[in-house]
Amino acid sequence: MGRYELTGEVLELVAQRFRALAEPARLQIIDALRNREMTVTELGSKTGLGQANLSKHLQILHNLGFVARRKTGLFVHYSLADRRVFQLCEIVCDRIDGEATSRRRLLAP
Amino acid sequence: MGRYELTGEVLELVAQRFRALAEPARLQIIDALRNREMTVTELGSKTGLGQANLSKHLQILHNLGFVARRKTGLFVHYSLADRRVFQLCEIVCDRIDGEATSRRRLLAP
DNA sequence: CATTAGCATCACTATATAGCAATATAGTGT
DNA sequence: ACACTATATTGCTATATAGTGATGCTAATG
Repeated sequence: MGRYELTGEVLELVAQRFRALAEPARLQIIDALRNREMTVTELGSKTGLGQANLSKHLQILHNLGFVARRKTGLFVHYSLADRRVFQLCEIVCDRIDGEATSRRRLLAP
Repeated sequence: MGRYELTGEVLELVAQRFRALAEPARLQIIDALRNREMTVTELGSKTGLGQANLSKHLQILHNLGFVARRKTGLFVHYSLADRRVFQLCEIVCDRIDGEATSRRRLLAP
């Protein structure tokens, strides 16, 4: 949008990216990778997600370029490939924050 | 994220917002409202969405505070309630653009 | 009051996907 | 070659939701 044209194909691509972030489990993974890369096992114990489930989420995030993988021996280390996700989350959190604030104003003006 | 804590509840709220944008039809609606408010019928002919379907999408966008409604007689006019959506879309489009560019570089270095 | 127009809602079907258990694959050490 | 470990993949079930047609609701009009 803005300088971009929103043809049907682009709409689908954009929606796909948002869909990747539309899942608490994946947001949790992204947050876990905020400060350092982690192996799948580490992510598992940090997020509490099952191994197969976690692996699928990581595939999705990887296919869309949100995370990068680095394999060393048996381990696969995942890291953030694009820190702009945090910009996205910030904007959304600001919105939620703002809504909560104005709701509070309604209740206790 | 960032200055926000990502408890389970917040994760769900954030994911909910992204989910609202994870649908081409709703992105199309938001894009249609970029320059001016529109009635449901106008949105229908602009987007090609069925009336019932369109109405449901508008409820979702309205419940989450993305659009505002204004009723005059028989008509309900919808407008954007928060133009920060475009910031979100811009960031995502930039990402897609960047991926396309680097893919091209790989094929024809 | 009856009719019509614009929108919302309901009931339903079809599709997508999160989560889980089981199995497969690949690297490591014995 | 064998056993073990870390991930990936597959097959499945359960749930969510996009789309559609029918129906409901409300406001304008005759």
